[in-house]
Amino acid sequence: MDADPKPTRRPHGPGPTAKDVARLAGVSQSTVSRILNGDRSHFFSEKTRSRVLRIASDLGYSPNPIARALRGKHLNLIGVIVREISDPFFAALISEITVQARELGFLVVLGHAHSDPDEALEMSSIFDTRHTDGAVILGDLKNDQAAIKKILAGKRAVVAMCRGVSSAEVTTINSDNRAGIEALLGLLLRYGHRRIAFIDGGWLGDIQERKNRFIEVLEENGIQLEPDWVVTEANTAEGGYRAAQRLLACPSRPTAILASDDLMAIGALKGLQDGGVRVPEEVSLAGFDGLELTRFVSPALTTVRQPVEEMSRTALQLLIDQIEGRSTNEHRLICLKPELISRASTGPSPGFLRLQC
Amino acid sequence: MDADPKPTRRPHGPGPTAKDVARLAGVSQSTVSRILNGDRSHFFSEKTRSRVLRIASDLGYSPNPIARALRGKHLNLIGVIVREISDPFFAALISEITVQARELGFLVVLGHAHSDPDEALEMSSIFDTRHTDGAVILGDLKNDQAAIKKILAGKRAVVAMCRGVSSAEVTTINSDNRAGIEALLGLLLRYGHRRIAFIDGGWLGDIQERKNRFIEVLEENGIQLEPDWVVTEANTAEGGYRAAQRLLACPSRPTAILASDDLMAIGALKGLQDGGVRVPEEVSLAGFDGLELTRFVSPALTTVRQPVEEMSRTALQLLIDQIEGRSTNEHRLICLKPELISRASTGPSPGFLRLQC
DNA sequence: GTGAAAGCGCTAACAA
DNA sequence: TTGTTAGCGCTTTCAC
Repeated sequence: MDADPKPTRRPHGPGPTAKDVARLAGVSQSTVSRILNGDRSHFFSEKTRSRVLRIASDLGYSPNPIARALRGKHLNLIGVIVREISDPFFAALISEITVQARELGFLVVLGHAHSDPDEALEMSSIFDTRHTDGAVILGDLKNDQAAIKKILAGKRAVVAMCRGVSSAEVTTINSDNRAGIEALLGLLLRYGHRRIAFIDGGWLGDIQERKNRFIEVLEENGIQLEPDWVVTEANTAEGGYRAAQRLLACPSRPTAILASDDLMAIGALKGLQDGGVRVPEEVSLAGFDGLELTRFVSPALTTVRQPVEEMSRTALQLLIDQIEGRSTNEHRLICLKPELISRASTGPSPGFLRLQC
Repeated sequence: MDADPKPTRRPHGPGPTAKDVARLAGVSQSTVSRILNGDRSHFFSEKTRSRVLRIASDLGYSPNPIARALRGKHLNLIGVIVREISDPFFAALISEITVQARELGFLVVLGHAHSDPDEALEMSSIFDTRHTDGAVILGDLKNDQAAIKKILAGKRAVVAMCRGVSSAEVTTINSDNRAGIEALLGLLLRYGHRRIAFIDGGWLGDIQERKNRFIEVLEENGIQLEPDWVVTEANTAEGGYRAAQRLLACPSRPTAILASDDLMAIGALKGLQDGGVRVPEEVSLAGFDGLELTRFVSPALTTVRQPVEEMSRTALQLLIDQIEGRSTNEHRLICLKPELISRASTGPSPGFLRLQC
């Protein structure tokens, strides 16, 4: 028991309560509550109304959200379990979600899963039923269906984001990873590339989705997949760097590299440059996500921008629908179109211009 | 009034309550509470104890944190108001704080201030006294002493981080910005640079601190400050880019540029390169913060690494001390030593090697 | 138009 | 060793 040294009369600080307002205004607590909540089913004399309002504001009174939540109202707290906050894409997404949530009157509780399903699970149990009104799962948890199921169990409202299509258990908002890859590969193909490598961050759902679509599109274009040219490393700049090194060590090199995300692409760019390879003259390189940062490496990275604002808006909308009991029970899978951003890191395949002339 | 369609018996979902456990175990609610809380001042027969424990676990019971908080216990919630989550340095810091807080049994509520003191203020009033046990203010709020004062008012426990020394109102944990600048400038001076520019992100406290120390150190070394070479832009990569452009437009150019943070340095690097300037052969460039990313631009950036783990640990320690009433009332100002990381973006000043030979 | 009172789920002082 | 009871601050039925 962590007994406080001085057990204050008011456990939660010196804030005025509805009772204080009531006493000073010479009305009952219920009147205060009703007036401050703008209860439309009751009417009050303008006199009481304004007095209560004035006294409340003089006192700096605001209802204790905890008591309110206990009473059955929403806490207006959304829990966001994020796979990895240090990933700039997630940072941007969180940023957007936080802002939008606040506009909708919700506070965001952030939980950092560190890519670890156990940690996410633990986090989730803290965010448990009664602590938050709903949860957003950002990124996936090693795609462990069991973990997801446990997390879902007992939650009133959940949406997931950026997990690929694999998760049918829960309403999910993704960017359209397949379309993104198609756009990127389309660009590379138009530049005459046929020897295209893919570097990816491993088990993550959306990453897998991108990789799968990459392989499909190559096939659809009658391009033989070179197994050595699909390399998996951690989805970090460091991972991208190592992936590039591995590609450079191949006996036969690709003329273009598609990275499963921008961070890896940034690392790969460095890896290529350290290996003495000129981008895009010798090797074209593209990423995925649309990080601001991709504009500031040299050469600027071609990428695909995930529609972060729209994704956030949709996710919150759907989540709040659930929280407020307005949603149907079916799990929806929403894919929002990303936008191709073609920049200096991609160019014609080395033999391509010659052929054209 | 947002009346729920079906006013369920249990406002907060189907979770079992202490009452349920008590009924099933045939004991009173207080017994349940005491046993589950490991109350040492009461003793129970092993029989009751184990039965209560078993039933509780069978039911999957866990105490409703909201009710508990209402009763006066801590909510174990820490509010973090962060100036800008999209800043990778803050992302890293938040990441660290979140992890450490969780280890200490605290959940983190994140509030995004978007560099705007008003927004921070609003955020803070949501994180109000009774909603969180304490708050961490990450980065500063336009150094608006009035805003800070308002935010502080009514908060039980607050620490601030990364605000420079300017804020005496509150216990603050910084990296030692002065020492960092000294290390960086020391390096540049040893490389023979005398024509050194500073680009900075404006009004932020820690940025100001770095800038001021920069100016002082130049003076201490008998170097005349060139006013054109101190340029202020937004503290983003974009801002750094523009700052570099402005420097390149100067009639007389510096041989080294110190950026107030890594993000600006990354932007500046791009700006220099776009301007046809070779780094570090023509101009040396260094940043501040120690972002992972600085390893992956070309050339890798010289920087100073803020001791993120230690800063987080200290801040949480001090905050929790306050929360648990263990702290003295004085406001402390703690500066933790950063670490110089010398990399390829800094080199000898253009004339320097010749002179040496 | 307004008030009294019950109760959300929990803890702790007081009783037994 | 265990139970009874009184709130924490709020909302909401029911009564006037």
